[in-house]
Amino acid sequence: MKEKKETMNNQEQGSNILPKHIIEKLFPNELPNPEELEKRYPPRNLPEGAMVTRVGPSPTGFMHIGGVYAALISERLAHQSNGVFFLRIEDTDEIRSKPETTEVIVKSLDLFDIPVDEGMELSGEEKGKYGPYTQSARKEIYQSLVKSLVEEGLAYPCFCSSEEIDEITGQQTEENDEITKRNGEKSEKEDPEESIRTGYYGKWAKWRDALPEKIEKELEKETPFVIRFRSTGNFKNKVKVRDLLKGDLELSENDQDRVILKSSSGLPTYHLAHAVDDHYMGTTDVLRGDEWISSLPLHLQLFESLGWKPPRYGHIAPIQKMEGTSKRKISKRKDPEANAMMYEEVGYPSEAVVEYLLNLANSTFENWRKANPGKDNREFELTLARLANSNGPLFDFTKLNDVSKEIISRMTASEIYERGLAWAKKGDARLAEEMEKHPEYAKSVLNIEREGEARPRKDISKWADLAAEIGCFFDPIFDEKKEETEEMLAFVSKEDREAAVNAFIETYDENDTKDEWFEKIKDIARKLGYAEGAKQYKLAPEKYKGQVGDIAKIFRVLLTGKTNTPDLYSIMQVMGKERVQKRLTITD
RNA sequence: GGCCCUAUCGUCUAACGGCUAGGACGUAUCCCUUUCACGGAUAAAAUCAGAGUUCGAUUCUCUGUAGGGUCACCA
Repeated sequence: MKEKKETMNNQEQGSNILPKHIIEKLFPNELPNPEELEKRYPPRNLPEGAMVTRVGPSPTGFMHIGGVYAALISERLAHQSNGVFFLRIEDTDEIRSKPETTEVIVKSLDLFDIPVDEGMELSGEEKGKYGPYTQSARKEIYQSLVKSLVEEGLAYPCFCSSEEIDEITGQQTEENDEITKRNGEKSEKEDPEESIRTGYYGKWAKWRDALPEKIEKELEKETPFVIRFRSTGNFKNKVKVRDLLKGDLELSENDQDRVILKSSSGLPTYHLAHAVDDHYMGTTDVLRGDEWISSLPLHLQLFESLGWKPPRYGHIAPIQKMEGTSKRKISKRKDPEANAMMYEEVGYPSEAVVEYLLNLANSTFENWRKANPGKDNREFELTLARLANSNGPLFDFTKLNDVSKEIISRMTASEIYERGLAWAKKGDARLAEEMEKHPEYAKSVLNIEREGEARPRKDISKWADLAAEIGCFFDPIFDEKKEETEEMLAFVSKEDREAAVNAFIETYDENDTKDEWFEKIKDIARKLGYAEGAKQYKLAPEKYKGQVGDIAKIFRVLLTGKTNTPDLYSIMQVMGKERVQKRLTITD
């Protein structure tokens, strides 16, 4: 609490200070003193330029994808600079917080591979020297600082009930309506009257200058009270702040006497908790959603009143989505994609989501990725300068799918098997069962046109796609949808179809090379009056019933129940002769 | 409504005040091909509007317009 600025003259300040016995009644519990706290949380010993960043989600059910985005950015910036990234659970809202959902937050960070240096771990234990990292466990710390603010006349108790606050707001609105009306009647030459803002400030702040006796009376009645910050700001004055992302900002000073300590729980509001925690925890850079910009003046005031140097701030534009014709922030209540865990549920590999988010943060990421296909995305250097250009991007699933396809296409068949199976166990029990029963077969299926291929297939964007891609290889799943094949085969006559199948079965040899195999197909095509290539057919379509592709399609549909599949030859190789024969003949 | 932020193809974005405004996703067409993908090629597609500064403005300034944020004992 050194270097406090003397913003008021002595006389004024004198009248603001409450008698000691009242302050003791306000804070009856024993509290640590600020000097002790400074010693308990010494400055961090870090190299020059190291950033200490944090993420502070509240445990209210699930982790928001925007929270993951901010966490990812914060974590990368900290670790790129040899700094520290920590997790703080912001559970000061006793009504909405559900302590058990802290686990969801920890799991979400873990899922997206965002390592936390300090704070809650998967085990449920906290690590780090600047804890506790859960705000509800730091109650005394906040109270201690609020108490010292009161001692210095920088904060005061307020006994207004919420009804009284509503009343004040109502009155302000009413008066303001009248002003608007009067202004409307004025000619253009006359100066309009100033409008009245709602809120607890200036003359509306009932308890700001209450006499000690009055306060004592309420205390005797045990009326619930909050502690409010005594703002010395003037709304007409501007504060200049340099934001890491938005650049120079000019904001009106805060003149509201905001609540810093709540009545029922004795816990602080976000504003106070932010200042206290980020001071003691040594945060150097606060990266948070840009919805906080408007409370920045308050936060700066708080830091000043506490005699502390504020951190640097970077306000991140939120990820948005389109609703009808308007953009809006992705909402926890309305949008399933807000839930960070949803991406795992539908089977996006977590690194796909991470890379998608990295690309939103720094659009140069995709160029880097293209130039460094195999590298770990941690080697990409995230910059604030690039992030500053991002302005509330719309979440684009199509793009996410593309990023994800690319990533999955680089995986080995075994990796896809392992991860796909892990997903299927929760998301597609039938597929999981088959995959587990036939692991080697499943892997060979997944390996079609994959490993060793210069350009592996890119047909899986999420594990939920797996069923459609490989389900048909497993007999029980295939058998279920066999009826649909008739329709797909309508393009060819029954006679040709039977002739083709019979001819094929007669000559099929598993040991044929692809060329040999294809020669036989062409042969069948020719004998049935089909062109042996698409080109010949195109040149003189009237001479043929169709082309070799049509013959292949017969087999394709009979074997897989689908018209679009990977290479037919490979499919047959993987399925094995017995299964091929069975599926081709059994149709009648 | 007050205050604040923002504005380039449908989407994400690139462009010391200076080449024909570039790339990616998506879309369309073509090539490759036993289907579908993959890959390759091509195309359509944008500087919100109006003033000003300037030899020259997507870039700087102003005004308007539009979108977003915020105005809690929620974070």
